[in-house]
Amino acid sequence: MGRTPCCDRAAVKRGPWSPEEDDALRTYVQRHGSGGNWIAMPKKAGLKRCGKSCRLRWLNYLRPDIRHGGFTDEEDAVIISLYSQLGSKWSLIASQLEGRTDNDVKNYWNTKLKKRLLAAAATADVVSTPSPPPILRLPAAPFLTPAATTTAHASLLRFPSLAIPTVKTETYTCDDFLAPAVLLGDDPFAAAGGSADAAADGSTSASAGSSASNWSADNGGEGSFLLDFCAGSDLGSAGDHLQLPGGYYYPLDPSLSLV
DNA sequence: AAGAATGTCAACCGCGTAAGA
DNA sequence: CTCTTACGCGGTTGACATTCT
Repeated sequence: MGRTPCCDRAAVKRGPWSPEEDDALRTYVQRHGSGGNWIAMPKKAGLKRCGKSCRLRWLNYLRPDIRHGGFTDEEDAVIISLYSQLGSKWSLIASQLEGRTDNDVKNYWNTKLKKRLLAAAATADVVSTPSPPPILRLPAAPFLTPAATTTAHASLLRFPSLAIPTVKTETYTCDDFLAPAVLLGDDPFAAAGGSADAAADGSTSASAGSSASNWSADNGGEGSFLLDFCAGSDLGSAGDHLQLPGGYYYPLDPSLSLV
């Protein structure tokens, strides 16, 4: 037994909107607003559309303050940074970017930004070790403290105070972390010498145990950091971020944090 | 030039939840 | 308090465009 549909699918038009429909919706909303009831609105506007469809069309396409495409480097950096902290909270991320919709940001991330990061990650060095898993070189994070990152956000975001969620967990992978690259400007990964965030194959993992002191790192040189999850010098940890020489990495999955 | 593969993005689906009856 | 309704969100789909072979 499925969920009751929000409208009679046989009675409503689906698929792409015609210019006439756009006009009807735009005119109605600009004159009357949605009336606080999207379900009833299509009928009032003379549209044979589901209310949900009307709402989506208005919010994602017809709204006058919408901007499509042409994401700037600054916006890229904000999206990357916020995704690293919030995960796929697209509406939240979009709310930080003037004129962007959650759908737009989501599509942009899934079709372009993510691929760009993964492609960059593929160029990252993978160093074999006698005993697997292999050790991945993470890119250098900008030399930013969390405080500096917050300051950076303040200059770019509409609502700068965003809490970084923290949930204790014991196992991490390279994929779980992303540097807060918000201040790099041109190319968020330029400072990584062409490499990008953690590799995406998920093959490298580490058990953090009960203390961040189990984490270790070596400086891989040339703008990269070699994370050695097995042994080595201790890392610093401030609960919500992993401190490496030269930068701070935040959990990519917001459900994770350092213990 | 044509077909296949891949990329892009608008639109849909269904779940979670807030609000009101 | 419970139930119903509508909204908002994130994930997914599918049509169209573009690039590749």
